[in-house]
Amino acid sequence: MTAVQGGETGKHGSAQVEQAILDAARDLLAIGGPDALSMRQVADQVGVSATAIYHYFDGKQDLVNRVVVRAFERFGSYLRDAMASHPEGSVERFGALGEAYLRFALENEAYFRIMFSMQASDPAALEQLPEGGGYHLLRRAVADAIDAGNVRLPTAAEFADLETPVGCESYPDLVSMYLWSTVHGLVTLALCGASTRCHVEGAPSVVDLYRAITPFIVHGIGANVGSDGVAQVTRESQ
Amino acid sequence: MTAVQGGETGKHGSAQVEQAILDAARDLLAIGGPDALSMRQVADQVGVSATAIYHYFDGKQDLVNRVVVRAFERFGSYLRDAMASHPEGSVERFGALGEAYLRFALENEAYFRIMFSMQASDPAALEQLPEGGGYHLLRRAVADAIDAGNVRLPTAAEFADLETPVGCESYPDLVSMYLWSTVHGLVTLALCGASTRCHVEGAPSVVDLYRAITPFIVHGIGANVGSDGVAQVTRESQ
DNA sequence: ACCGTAGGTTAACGGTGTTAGGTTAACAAC
DNA sequence: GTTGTTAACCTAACACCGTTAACCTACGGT
Repeated sequence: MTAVQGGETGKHGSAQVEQAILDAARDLLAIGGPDALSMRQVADQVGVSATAIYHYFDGKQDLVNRVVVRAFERFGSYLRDAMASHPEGSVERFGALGEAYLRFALENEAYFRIMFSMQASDPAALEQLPEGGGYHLLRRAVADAIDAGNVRLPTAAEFADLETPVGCESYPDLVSMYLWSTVHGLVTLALCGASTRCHVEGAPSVVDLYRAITPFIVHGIGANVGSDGVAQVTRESQ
Repeated sequence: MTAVQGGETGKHGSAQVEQAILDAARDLLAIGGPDALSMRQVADQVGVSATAIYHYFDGKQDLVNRVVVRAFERFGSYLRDAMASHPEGSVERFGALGEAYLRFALENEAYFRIMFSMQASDPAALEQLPEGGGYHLLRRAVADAIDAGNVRLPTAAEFADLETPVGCESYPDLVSMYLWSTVHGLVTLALCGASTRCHVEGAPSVVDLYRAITPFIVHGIGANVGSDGVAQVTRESQ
């Protein structure tokens, strides 16, 4: 029972079966949600017995982890496309990244749910996500915008009264977390049905809601946006 | 199979057993997480057989719903305390509400997970939450702050280019969703381990991170905060 | 005395993840 | 050519799970 853990993936003879299992797991997840993903259902779809899966994966959690890694790869393509469609250092990139985030969540709902489910997913699996799971893309866009002077950060005085004061080198991470939190919160609230408690006239979609909230988000970072009708906003230096 | 649905809760004779079941479910959930909450475990803890639970609840989902309602009541007490500790119309209330939100999530993690899990929880159960699940508290605080002139909303021009333009009467809801999304996103990202990908020096706690991000959030709504060392920020009228 | 019903019980069904142990086919070594 | 090894499966089974069916018991009303 040495458990077939030779390090490299696909080392075992028929990597096709392994891929077929991952495909079946993805399909079941997308169609029926997390509850529909069972070892026996996956096995039935592939055409093997349930225990055969254990020759390729260390159990259901390992299978799910591998599906999550796949999901993050797909997720990354959404974000990269958004990045590529707007110039480096521009604030418009943030909006595009946010909309890509939303679009991925809505078009790949089951993926999104297991990617960011609050279940205690073993950190070991999450740490080796492809390129950090897209966070580095956001951080780069933020750092570029700061370098380009399109983001007016709060003065150091505003951070001075924190118990654990932060230095300027943390600003890109703080801004990234601010932006990430906002869009992530919006979409997770929508996916758990909580945002129905907010009654904006016309009962807008999540994307509409995001666009309506965008001015607040943009103002939060004192963004200096371009000349496409979006308000030009600066912050008083003091 | 009339199924004991006589309308009022607690109509059945021994309401103590019903409460004991809810207590046991809460405890199991808090200790072992969602997976530890099984009908048989609850029954064992109460000292009855598993099927006895079906005399008080319509199934596991109904039991979970009732636990969620209890959790939202507890949640509401956190928020009300935060509201009571700051004057009406003040912007400081937002920060206190946010910190109460965080504190509840961290001190009642299992509760928070099932309250806002992205699983498709039947909307019928969520609609009749106690007082809308706390959203009305946030909305009232926002509306008060707007009335008090402590929130400088974006100009109508900034909302004009939306596909579904919003009117002024939606501003309190928009601001509420903005604030809610930000803090909810931050805590959910923390609870799923995603925020470990953000590297701020000192590896601050979620609360530290929230406080560090607060300036961005506050600036987002052009808040006019008081004289306690927090930066005084206004937005240019144009 | 009778009936209905609240409040349980045990047994069972079909499902789940997982393990144990056996089987087959390929392949390498002597 | 036989042997040994191992990958790649299989079936059977275990211990759970939510849920249902059928049955029992005690009590309150007529």
